[in-house]
Amino acid sequence: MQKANITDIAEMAGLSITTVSRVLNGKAEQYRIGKKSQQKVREAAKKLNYVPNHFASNLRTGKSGTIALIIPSLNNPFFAGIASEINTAVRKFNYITIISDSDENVDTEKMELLQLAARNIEGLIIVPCGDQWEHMKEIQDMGIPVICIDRYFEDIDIPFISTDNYEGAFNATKYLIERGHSRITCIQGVQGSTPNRLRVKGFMDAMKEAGQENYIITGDDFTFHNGYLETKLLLQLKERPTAIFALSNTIAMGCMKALKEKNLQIPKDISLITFDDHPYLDYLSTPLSCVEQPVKDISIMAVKFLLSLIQGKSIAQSQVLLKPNLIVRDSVGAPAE
Amino acid sequence: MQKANITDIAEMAGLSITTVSRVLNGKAEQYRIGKKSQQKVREAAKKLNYVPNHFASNLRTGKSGTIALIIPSLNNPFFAGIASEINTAVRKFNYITIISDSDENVDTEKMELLQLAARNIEGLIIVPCGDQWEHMKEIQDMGIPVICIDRYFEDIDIPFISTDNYEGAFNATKYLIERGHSRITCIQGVQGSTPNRLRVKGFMDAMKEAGQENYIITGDDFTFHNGYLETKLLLQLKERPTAIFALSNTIAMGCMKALKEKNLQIPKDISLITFDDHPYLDYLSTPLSCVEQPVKDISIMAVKFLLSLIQGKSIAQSQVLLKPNLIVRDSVGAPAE
DNA sequence: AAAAATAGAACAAACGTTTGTACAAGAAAT
DNA sequence: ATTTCTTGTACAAACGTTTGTTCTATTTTT
Repeated sequence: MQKANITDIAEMAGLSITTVSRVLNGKAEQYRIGKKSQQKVREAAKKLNYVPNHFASNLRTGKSGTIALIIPSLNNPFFAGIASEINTAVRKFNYITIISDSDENVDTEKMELLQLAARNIEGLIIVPCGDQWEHMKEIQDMGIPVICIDRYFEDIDIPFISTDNYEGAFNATKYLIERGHSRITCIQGVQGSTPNRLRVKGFMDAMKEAGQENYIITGDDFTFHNGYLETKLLLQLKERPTAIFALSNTIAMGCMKALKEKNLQIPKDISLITFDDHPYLDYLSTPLSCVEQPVKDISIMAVKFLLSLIQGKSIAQSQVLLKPNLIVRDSVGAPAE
Repeated sequence: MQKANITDIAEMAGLSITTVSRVLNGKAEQYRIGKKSQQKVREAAKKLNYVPNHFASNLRTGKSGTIALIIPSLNNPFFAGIASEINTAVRKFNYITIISDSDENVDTEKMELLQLAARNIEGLIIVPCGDQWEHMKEIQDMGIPVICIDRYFEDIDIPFISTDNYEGAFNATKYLIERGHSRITCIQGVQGSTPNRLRVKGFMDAMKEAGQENYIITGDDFTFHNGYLETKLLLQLKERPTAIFALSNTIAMGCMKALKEKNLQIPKDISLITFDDHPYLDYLSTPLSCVEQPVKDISIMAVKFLLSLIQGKSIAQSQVLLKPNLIVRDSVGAPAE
């Protein structure tokens, strides 16, 4: 049984393809198609197992019913979570998502964007992986709405939804200080990225507010490897930090590996707190305290936002920061001395 | 700057759209297009920033350059890993992947398949979430190649690539037995699914071979919740098992939660081994031993396989089982008595 | 010098929709 | 008995490609 098309239905129903199309698109009333005709069309469609050809309709209408999501890595549970949420949210609007991972590589990101553009995506949600935004601006200038989530750019008019990274970092740092820590090291991610800058700023401000100048900021990537290496280096210092603030869960995992190799216990020997939550964190040797980002809210807002833009509505507020949530587990203790 | 089309290029180059199309599709030689003409076309295309309209070409050719991947849940790191691998593998062939998660729900799975069919996917890679296969057979009968990975069906002629679940379970069980365990409980997943059946069989055979009849098989779902509940129940028994074999990483996490709530230590109080590996497993309170599935190999094979089928090549062997790998960490010890 | 072969490029149909507009037939108004 | 509405439906163009076929020069052969 070959795929039936609108013409087959028209023949079976004894009507024109115009009529069929209008009935199937819910424009029957608008074009005053008779009840019996509607009935005939629907029956024929069912009988023929009709599935509309998206390509044809998209070619005609210019609407693809597709949005793209680019994230740095599906293997990172934090982004996988975002992808999952967005996927389901988008589907509710009868759109479909094409997910791409840029592998934390700006060039890959650019290439993928080009490929996606060729597929007539109607909108783009992206967690940019670098500090470049020109290619995203280009897409936007083509009339395709773009929304950044998680990571974003401050001075460009690309809408974004993210966590209030400053507040998250500030609170986490304050929490460390309140538990008595003063020698705290912050292992950061990509320095050019806004979230990283804000997290670092939150960290520094909290330290300064407490009159602590005894801090180190190091690292340069949101990766396992960066966390591992920097921690290794830290542990060489004659005066080790008593606490580490990792600016992502990947970094934190790297830390943990390095700590484990040195047989250091958390929080007995050293305290650790991180950005990003994940179910697994609760089952680690020491359940990890963290700054939880409102992933679900971000995802849902982003989708609603994007679809509004696609429908040509302008949105009231195009730059949104949602409050993070400090989850206290067992990885922060009193400073070891 | 509006999107340029083939006609714009033709005008700029002073040639017909036919010629332009042929040059751009690499059919210049075949149709003996002159070198200068080719040059002109290419220059114009570059100058106009031409991006071909996939819809139009797909409408014409019937080829969408798209394959679909349906997995039970993106939130499960095991499947996220598969998705990531497949995504990148597919991209190398200039195809694109639409990822859907069925949320472990057969009805969702069916609905998504329908939606995807309407998008003219050229092939489907699926980790089926239930024990129904009719909808997949339908797709296949429409001439769209289908490949099951991880989970599959034995008696249907849908090609599959998976782990040798029997061997994996057999070896893991044998490993437990060798460490001295005899009272072992296996917490299984969806009973109707082939991998589950084979894992259970591997478990039972290993037990029988060792002359152990003192085992329990329980559970009915590859979920966190199932693992949690079943473990809770197990711990009520007057004669607790000394080891648990969880048939998925989600189940294992549920186990761990239940064990933790009872303040039981792994492996001191009870041993645990599981199917599926994940980086996090190495950082748990007790690094978890597991049966690692060759995710990358499965993914790459599936993609190559699928693309062969799409190109109309028949494939030599359509049912492949790859060897699993037992990763020994610290979660299995001598039985507590 | 005429015929044949070759190289190079264009015509036009087709893919399956959507949609502005036109048309036909009956009902209502004159 | 005409004209004017209304109701219901169909025509045909358009979306941007691809591709089988045809056409026109130019070159080669006879």
